Amino acid sequence: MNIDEQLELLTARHVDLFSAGELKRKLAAAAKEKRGLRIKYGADPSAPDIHLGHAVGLNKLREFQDAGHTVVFIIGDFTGMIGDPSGKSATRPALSREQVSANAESYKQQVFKILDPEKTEVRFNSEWLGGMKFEDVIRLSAHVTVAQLLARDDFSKRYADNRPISLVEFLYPLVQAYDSVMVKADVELGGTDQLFNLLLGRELQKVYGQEPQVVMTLPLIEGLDGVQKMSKSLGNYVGINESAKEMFGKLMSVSDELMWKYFLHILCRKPAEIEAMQAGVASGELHPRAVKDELGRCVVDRFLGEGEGQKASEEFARIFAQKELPDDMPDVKLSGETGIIDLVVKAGFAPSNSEARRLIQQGGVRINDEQISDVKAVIKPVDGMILKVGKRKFARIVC
RNA sequence: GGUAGGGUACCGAAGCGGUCAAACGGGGCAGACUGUAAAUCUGCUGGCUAUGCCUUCGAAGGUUCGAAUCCUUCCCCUACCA
Repeated sequence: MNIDEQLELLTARHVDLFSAGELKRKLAAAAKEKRGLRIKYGADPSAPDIHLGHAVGLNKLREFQDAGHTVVFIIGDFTGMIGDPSGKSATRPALSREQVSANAESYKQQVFKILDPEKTEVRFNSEWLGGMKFEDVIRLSAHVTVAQLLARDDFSKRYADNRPISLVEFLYPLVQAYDSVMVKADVELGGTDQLFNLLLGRELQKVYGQEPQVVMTLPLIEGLDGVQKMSKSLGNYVGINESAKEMFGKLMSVSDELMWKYFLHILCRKPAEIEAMQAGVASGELHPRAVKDELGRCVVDRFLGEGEGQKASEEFARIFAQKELPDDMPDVKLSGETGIIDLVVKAGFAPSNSEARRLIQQGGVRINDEQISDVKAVIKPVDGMILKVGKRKFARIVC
C-alpha cells in the first residue's frame, strides 16, 4: 500500500483530524525508516465491559495495525480514580490492585476480539503516574492555564451555567495529555468527546520537546434507544461478550434509521455499499427487516464466531415472528398448587408481588399460551408447563 | 468567613398545611398493531396477607386533629462575594 492509499484507509469515518498533512508526513517518515507509528488509545478501567460503542474506535485501531502500526493501549488505572469529567460524579472509588488487574485481564480478553495482540502494547498509566510526587504534579500543572482548560466545551458550558467543576476534573485532561508524552504517541485516537483532551496532548508534547501527536476522533454512536450515546451506565449498549441471543435481539431493536450507522461504524461497510442498501429499502426492493437481520447476523458472527449469527437469527424468527418457544429456558420447580402471583415472582420475572400483579392485570402473563388475567388464579403444576411473561421471558415448570 | 439558592420516587422536575403514594417529562414494563425487542397508539410504573393497611419527599426532634409542605437543630450540595 502506498502512502496515499494508507492515508485514505486510515482516515475513513473520522470526525476530527489534526491534521491529514501531519499524518501523511508521519506515515511517510515511518515507512522510510521501516517502523510503525505508535497509536495511543486510552481506556477507563472501572467498567471493563467493552461494547459496540468502543468497537468504533477499536476497528480503526485495527486498521492501523493492519497497516503495520503499533497500538499503545493504555489502561487508565490511575486516572480511573479521578473519573472522566463528562461523567456525572467527579470522583470514583479507587480501585484496588486486584480489581485493576482483574479488569485488565477482562479488557484484554475482549479487546483482542478486535485488536491484534501481536501489535498491541498494553500499558497502565499508574506506571508513570503512581510514582509522581506532588512537586511533579505542580510542575506539570504549570504548563496549562485555566483559560486553556475552560476552552473545553463541557467546562465552559458548565462554568457559564454556574454548575460545578471540580479541580480534579481539570486535572484529568492534563494527566491524559501527559500519558501521550510518556508513551511518545504519534497518533491518538478517541471519541469526539475526547477531542479537547487529545489536543491538549499535542500541546504538552510540544512542551516536552516531542513532535505533537496526530489527533483523530471517531463518532460516538447512539445506543439502542437511538438518542443517547451508547454507554454502560445508560444501559443502552450491546456488550461484545453477550450471548448471541441477546446481541442479536438487541440489534433487532435498533431503529431502522440507526442501523445504517451501525453498518458503517461497527461493521466498517463501505459507504457505497450502504447507499445501495438504502436505495433498495427506499424502492421497496429490500425489506428493512432483512437488512437489520443481516446487521444482527454479521455482528454476532464477528464477535462470537462464524455461524452463530445465523443460529441467533433463526431462533429470533421462531420466537418473535412465529411465536414459538426458545431453545432453552430456565426451570421453575413447583411442589403443589401455586398462586399465579407467587409463580411469576418465583420464576424471577417480577421483583415484587405488586409488580407481578400488574403484569397479570395487564395481560402479560401466559401459561401454555393461555392468558392468565385473574390475579387470584391458582396453578396446578404439570411437568413441562410453559410460563411466559411479556414477550421474551420464558420458563418451564417442573415438579 | 459572609450572602443567596438547594436536597422530592430509577433520572430530571413540580408541589410549599388536608383533595399527596406525591403533577409533568424521560427511562422502564405491559398491551394493541406490525415488518421486529422498528415506528405508532394505549395503559402501568413504592410495598403488603390488598376496596384496606404500611413505609417514603436529606437526618433527628417539635407544632398541629392533620406535615413533602410550618418551626428548631444537624448533615450535605451549589453559586456569588471575601
